[in-house]
Amino acid sequence: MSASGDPVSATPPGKATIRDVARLAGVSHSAVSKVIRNAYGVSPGMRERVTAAIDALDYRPSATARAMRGSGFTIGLEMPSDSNPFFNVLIGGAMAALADSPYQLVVAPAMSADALEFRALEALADRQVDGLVAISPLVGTAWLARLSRQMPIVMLGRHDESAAYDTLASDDALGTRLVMEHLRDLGHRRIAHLTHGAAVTAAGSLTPHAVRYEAYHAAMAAAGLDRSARVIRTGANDDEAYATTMTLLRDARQSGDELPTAIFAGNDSIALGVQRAILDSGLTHDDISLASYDGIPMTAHPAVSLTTVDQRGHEMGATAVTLLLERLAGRTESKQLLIEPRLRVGTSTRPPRS
Amino acid sequence: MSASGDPVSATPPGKATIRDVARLAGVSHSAVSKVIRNAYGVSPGMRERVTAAIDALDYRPSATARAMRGSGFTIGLEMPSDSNPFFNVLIGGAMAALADSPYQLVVAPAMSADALEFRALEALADRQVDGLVAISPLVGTAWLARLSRQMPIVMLGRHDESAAYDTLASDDALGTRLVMEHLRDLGHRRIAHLTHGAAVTAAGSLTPHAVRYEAYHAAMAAAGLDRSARVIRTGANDDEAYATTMTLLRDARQSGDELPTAIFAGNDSIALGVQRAILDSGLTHDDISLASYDGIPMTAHPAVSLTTVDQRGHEMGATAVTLLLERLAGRTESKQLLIEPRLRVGTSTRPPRS
DNA sequence: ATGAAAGCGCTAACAC
DNA sequence: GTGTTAGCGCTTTCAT
Repeated sequence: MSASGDPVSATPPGKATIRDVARLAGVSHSAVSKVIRNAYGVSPGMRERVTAAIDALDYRPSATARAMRGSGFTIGLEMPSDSNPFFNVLIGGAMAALADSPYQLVVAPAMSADALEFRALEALADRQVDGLVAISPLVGTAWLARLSRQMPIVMLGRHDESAAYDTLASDDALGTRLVMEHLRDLGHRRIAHLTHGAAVTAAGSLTPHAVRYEAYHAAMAAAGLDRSARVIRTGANDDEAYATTMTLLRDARQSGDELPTAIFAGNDSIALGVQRAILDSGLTHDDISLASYDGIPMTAHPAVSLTTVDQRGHEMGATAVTLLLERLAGRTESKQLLIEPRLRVGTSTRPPRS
Repeated sequence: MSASGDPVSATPPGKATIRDVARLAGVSHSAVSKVIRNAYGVSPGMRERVTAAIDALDYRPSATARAMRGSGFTIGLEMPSDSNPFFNVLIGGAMAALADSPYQLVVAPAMSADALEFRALEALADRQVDGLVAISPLVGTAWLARLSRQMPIVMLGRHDESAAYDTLASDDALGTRLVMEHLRDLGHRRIAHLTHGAAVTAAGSLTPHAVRYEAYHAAMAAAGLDRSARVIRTGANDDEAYATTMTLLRDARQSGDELPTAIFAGNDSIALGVQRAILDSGLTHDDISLASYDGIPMTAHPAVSLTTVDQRGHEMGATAVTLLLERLAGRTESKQLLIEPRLRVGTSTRPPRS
């Protein structure tokens, strides 16, 4: 009939408090607390009456109140809000790992401006989450170390090492080597690297893009191609990558300069912008090969078919959560994990012309 | 040098409480409370000393504690976690609308199983968010009405009308009419509709997919094509749409039955799966035209170029938040808004063969 | 204008 | 095994 039915059978969260339950069950409110926490010292009889009262009243403990004293069973995930599909993959992995736990995942999207990067992290901390998974390449280690005194933290995509928090990253050096060798094997020599702004790739900053940047140079050097190395900077999303590439192509046309025969893009999001620009310019990957990093689902689309390094985001998200659960269960020494990436070859990389 | 620097200038949330601030400023803690709330009754002198103490201690009020008594300045956004990129667009809009407000957005991804759809909603309610924006087509209106007694709610993509909560949706009937007329004008007669399972399109359920489903039939009827109407069901993501389409194509090949000349997919995510299947089968859009709904960024990629109905997700996300802020500011009558969609024609729709 | 006191819904000692 | 009690860090009357 109309939508006023109740397709999903459940009752909405009520206003009942722990005391209401206690009253109905004829016990003290701390007894109820013990029951909902599965704490030690409750007789089967009491547990039963309390349980009955709980669902008679549709009682749900306030996560807010619990968080103030003990745990609110909440895990916070902070990530850029720039809609890079890779983050969706991460979320999927995190959700999967959390499915059978009592914890709830809440995601705080961060505005991408550098100075604002830590706001979402603070917001999550203010909300007393039990633990934090975060992607904040630019936030300082000292700041994180201090935050980690309040709650366990797992940082994604950082290659730094801290006793205070865990890190989990793709082996970006290896991944980059895989693409670069692939391009070299195809015969490319003028391989450009299109990446983010200098802030993100600063030497020693140990962000994924910084590591890829250095590995790119190392690979060029190893192949004796130092002289052909060329780094092009662009913004954070595919639209900016599109614009940057358009400019690159136009400039080359006007000046007659040689274009690179291959571009290694810092990530898939950038690469999709580059691909759009290449196609919109009437060129194909016979003119310019394109490879990148991440392995988002879209790269496997036959019309896109991007050669990319799959950094296995699903596993990464799941592992991050697992690390956090370990911490929550008592682990105190920090861990640094590296996930081995895999090259996935598509039709966007081909032998160079001539 | 090393990553231990502090590129982002800020101090991590400290452990200081409102009492610490009060002590340092030599005032009562309730005075501090008044200052941080901009409440009435604080002398300039006191405000100044308190403010000084606040940033001397790096004090940040606990959102958790605030939520228990007043407002925690948190807005909850519940959405499916099936990684449909359209939801990223929505988040972007919501973030933009919230940028200059004191509210923080937290997203709770919901597991897609029908019976689990309301879990994320409950989780957010348990966390005492100030208001809720949600995409839960299947949750009953009665359930929502009850939840709305605890906090204001804005439901996205629902065409039902409730005095309890606001609704905001694309004009799905209009959007569907736009695509169907486009296909008809191209000369198509055998137009199939590929959509979700029957639960989501049940008559009168007033979900976006139900409305599109009915508008599809209405359009076919209006064009005198009732006999050619054909609805194909598939799962929630592009992989399932891919598999469904592959089966469709194989069956047609084996049985010799006629394929539709055009497919109207329930959303872009489904459509991308269909497109993959078409291309992987060695067919093109000259064989089967393809149109869909949503207008996610990827559809504009030249190698994809999907004809789709742009439902303006960014505006939708922003408007949803605005509605919520209005509620938070005191509005009590409910509102129902419809956003006018726009057809965006790509190369995936062409005249039929023959 | 300021502060004392009550209490939000819980958890966790600690009594009994 | 069960209940009493004391907070967690705030907001919010209500005296002063």
